[in-house]
Amino acid sequence: MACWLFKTEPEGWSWEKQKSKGKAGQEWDGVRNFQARNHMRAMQKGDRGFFYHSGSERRIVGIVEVSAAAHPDSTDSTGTWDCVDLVALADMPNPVSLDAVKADARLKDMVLVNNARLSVQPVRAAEWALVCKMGGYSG
DNA sequence: GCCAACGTTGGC
DNA sequence: GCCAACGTTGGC
Repeated sequence: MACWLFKTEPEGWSWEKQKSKGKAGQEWDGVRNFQARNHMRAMQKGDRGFFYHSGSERRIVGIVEVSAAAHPDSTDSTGTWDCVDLVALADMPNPVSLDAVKADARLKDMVLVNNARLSVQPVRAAEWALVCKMGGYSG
């Protein structure tokens, strides 16, 4: 099972809204970046992801599960863009801030640190485990 | 509100 | 196919 990170501005689409969708989940639509799209194409149903609030919050606030593999983005009419569906799994008990991630040398290679602008990112297994530990998530 | 980093676009 | 110009993102 692969692990990922999904970034969003809470003013646009927040963890609260994501949770309000319940088990029905939500298309992760609107992504218009090839790298991010290709990551979504590589995802499989059942993969896990961190849900990260950018902007003024800058912290990982929740855990999501990929509930549907990549399919055409319903907000795109050109056929170029795909997206997956996400279901909220759990709150991060103690949200993990960007500062905390940057402060830990073991996380220095995280994409979040090195390419903050990429909105859908792969997360290595060791990084996943450590961030979950930092956040008190034992899932 | 500024600016650095990065991706995309378009002219050549 | 290269590269300059531009727009956007996101951290500070």
